[in-house]
Amino acid sequence: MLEKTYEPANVEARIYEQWQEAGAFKAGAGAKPGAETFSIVIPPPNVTGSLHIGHALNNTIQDILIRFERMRGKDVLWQPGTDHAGIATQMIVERQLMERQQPGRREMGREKFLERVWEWKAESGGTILNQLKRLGASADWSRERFTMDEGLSEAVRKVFVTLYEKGLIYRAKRLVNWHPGLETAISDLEVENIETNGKMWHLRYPIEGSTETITVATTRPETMLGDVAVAVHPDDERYKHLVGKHVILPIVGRRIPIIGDEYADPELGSGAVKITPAHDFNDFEVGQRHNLKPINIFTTTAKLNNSVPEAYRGLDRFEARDKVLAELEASGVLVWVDDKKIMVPYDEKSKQVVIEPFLTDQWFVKAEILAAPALASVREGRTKFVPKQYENTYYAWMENIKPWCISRQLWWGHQIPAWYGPRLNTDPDFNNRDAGPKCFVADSEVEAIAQAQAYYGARKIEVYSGGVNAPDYAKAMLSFETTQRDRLNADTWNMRKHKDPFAELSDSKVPLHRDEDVLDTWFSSALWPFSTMGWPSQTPELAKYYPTDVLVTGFDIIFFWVARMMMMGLEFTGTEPFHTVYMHALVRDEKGQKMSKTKGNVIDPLKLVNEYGADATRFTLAAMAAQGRDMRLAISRVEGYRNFVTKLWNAARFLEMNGCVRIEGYDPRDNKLALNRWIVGSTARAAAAVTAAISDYRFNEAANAAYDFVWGTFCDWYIELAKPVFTGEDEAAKAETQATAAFALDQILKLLHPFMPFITEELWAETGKTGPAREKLLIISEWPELAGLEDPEAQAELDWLVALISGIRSVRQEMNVPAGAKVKLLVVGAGAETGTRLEANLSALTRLARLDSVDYTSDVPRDSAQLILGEATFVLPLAGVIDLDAERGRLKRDIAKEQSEIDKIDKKLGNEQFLAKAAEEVIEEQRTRREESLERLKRLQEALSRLS
RNA sequence: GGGUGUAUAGCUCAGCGGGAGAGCACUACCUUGACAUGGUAGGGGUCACAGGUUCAAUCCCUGUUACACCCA
Repeated sequence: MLEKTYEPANVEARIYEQWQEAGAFKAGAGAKPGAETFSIVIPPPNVTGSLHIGHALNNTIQDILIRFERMRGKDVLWQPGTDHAGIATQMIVERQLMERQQPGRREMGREKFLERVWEWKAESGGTILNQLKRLGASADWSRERFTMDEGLSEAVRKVFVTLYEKGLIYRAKRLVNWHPGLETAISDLEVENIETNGKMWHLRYPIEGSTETITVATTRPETMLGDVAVAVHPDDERYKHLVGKHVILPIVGRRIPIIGDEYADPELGSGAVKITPAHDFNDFEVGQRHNLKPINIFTTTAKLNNSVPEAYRGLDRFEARDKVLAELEASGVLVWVDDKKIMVPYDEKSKQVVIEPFLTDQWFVKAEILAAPALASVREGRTKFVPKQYENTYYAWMENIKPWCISRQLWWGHQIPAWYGPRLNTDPDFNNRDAGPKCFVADSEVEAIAQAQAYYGARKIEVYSGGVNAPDYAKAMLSFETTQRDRLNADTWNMRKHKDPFAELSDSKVPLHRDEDVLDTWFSSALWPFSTMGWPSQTPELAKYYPTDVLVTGFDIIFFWVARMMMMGLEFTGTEPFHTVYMHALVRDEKGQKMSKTKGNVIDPLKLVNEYGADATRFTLAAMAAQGRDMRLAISRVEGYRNFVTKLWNAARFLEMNGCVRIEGYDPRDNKLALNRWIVGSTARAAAAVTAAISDYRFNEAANAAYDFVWGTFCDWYIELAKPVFTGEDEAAKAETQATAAFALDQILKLLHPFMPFITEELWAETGKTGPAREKLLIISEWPELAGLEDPEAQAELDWLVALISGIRSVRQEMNVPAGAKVKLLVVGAGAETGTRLEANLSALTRLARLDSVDYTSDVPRDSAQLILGEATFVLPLAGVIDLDAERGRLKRDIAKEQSEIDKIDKKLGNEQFLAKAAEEVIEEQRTRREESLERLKRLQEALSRLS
């Protein structure tokens, strides 16, 4: 016999093990022959991360879809894996080194450091996937992938090389968002602009050869050390005469021009702006238009470099600000200060570090070209977003997409497959200062050397793996220079010019070094739907499961990830990677705040699983997953669904105790009893509702439909009504009810399985111990197909019975009849149908309404409570118990209610417009309702008159 | 500044052009042979505000307010 309560902790691990042993998660498990496929790729979590509530929601939804489609007989693949998460992972390991007071990554060197990261990955990489297993995720773990696996890395290199060859990836010196803490470039998306209380400082610059001054306003006074111009609007009458003159930059003493440029807004501040092209995105463009050379005043850690006066060198940017202001104030340059709300760019992860626009060489993707087909896909409906409103978000971003900076000055990630060498003096770009070194982009070093060989002719080539900092590299470079009249002009090159004759070349080796940088993590994530299936090889999995069906994700990574998968998928496979993008809500805390580690308001899903079980946790998330709305997670909901799990358990326990065993060859169509015909029909309706809702990604409706049916119908009414049958004498009725109950429970287990996989599988096994042997585990059994089993006649009868019992109970409570007391029931004015129904359901009625007799009468005793149902009046003679005033009050209240209902309907039916314009069935419905109300009103008035 | 979303019971949230719902909380009663993680009955809402469309608006439209988020 089943235990009294279900203990998830004792069951979940065992069940999960069973599924795995049975190979139930494997791609194609349980599929019907020739079935259509259904595939989902997991949004790969950070390999060293741990499960948060968003993951729990995300994966619960995927698992619901996967289990549902698997049971529907499709050939299902849920592709799992993890992401190397470049910045996050590298930061964790660096922090570890610091905490343990071990040498930092630069002291360790790249190779040693990467070893450490791999060690850390090996150590903690399984954590999050194990946590997903605790939740019940039925992914095909045998196909687990990692973005830095050899196969996926090959895909990354292939994509990089191909895009480079097509001119869609390029290297350029541009202003990028620079993280001075991590000393790397980051993408626009990784910057969060936060409104801050700042100041606007007004600086008065002296004009050369004049007593005039020009006042500029700035929120970042320290950058004035890098000013190269002052701009005014060309049409600004105040300043027209100054354009072409020069300003002597205070502190620095540099002579800089006053230029006319429309960027200067006459309405804003003084109308004149300082131009610092190396440290402001707008200024950079102004600088380019006017051919001004940017002056970079910062180091990679945002300290002042050697381009500023000596007193400022080595200062942090914020220290420098104070010092600059002090000096400007002392010299009278600082005129006044305003308070101003300003947008400060912060690192979007930590929100601690101020991001600096910084001029560096980086790799970029021409996203604007890749975006065009990806936009068309959504516009033309080949990929749909659910909810649809996210399509607008997608359009807005994609239409204004900027070049994607993909290089990161990190070590953990896919190293960029580009090798650099010196330019030959025969190279057309030999004298182009901006061209940088000669670049060879290739799948492998061997291939890069082959390309280099073609370029350098017969000269020997040597690759230096430590990049420009390798010990022998500078020497080799110098040696090459001595044999080649060369000019190596990139800033990082930093090599001396040498003018030796070209003839001696044959003896020296050409030094090559590989790009030290790695790719943005999202570059490899963008390939995930096809790289995990073996691309660029044309594997059978790729042919079968790609494109995938649904992508389930949060809207916060629609740009980071979804858009980029669309672009890469279309570019490299010619097809959309998925036809539907389901965007689930953000899980917030009870105050509606976004959960984050730094805020410390995180709800740990594993704690929920431990305390309430995986099934309750999953069911809660599903039940709250309404489309287009964030969810505030309340623990009380989890508790409620834990109770639901217990309820289901006990229902099964009750059936077990009452011999409800599945019968070989049972056909629900043969049922005689209305009770059984009704529950089968209700099950069919519930199954249809759940199926429709999941198919439509309305997970909350699916969960609620199942919940209402199981608790509100099956447990509250079917089981209660079946009790008298089980204890009764009618063996045939008992047998039919037992078989039907077992059948209905089977359907319930199936319907609930996608939401609550553990308890349903456990009960499937328990109920499989009697009756015909189970052929397979529930996870791979067939989804209910019960269309056509609905039974309106039985439905009407049971609706009537339920109303009668509820009515009697209500009267009893209101009249304060003790719960244990049994009362007589008299029936007045019953027609034939009521008679038949009463006859058929006598024992159930007697038991559930706690009656001791049911009799027909025409004489209603005084001191009775009366209940109207259909044409009949049901009378409870309660002499001595009843409070007549209370009963009269009750009837009057009901009469008033009916009267107001009738009045409302009469108003409508009396309205010619309504009769003319409303739909026929609406009018008919109003008439019917009026009839019914009138009938009830009449009976109620009769009932009232009997009391006076 | 531009955009999107939300506003329904004390709380967390569904729903919907024609009769206001769930869970939790609350009140009363009930150790009824599955379940007190339960049962029965109940109280509780001008469906944010103001206009409009409609025979009919909590629902559609417009505006306002508040909150949340996205983009600049």
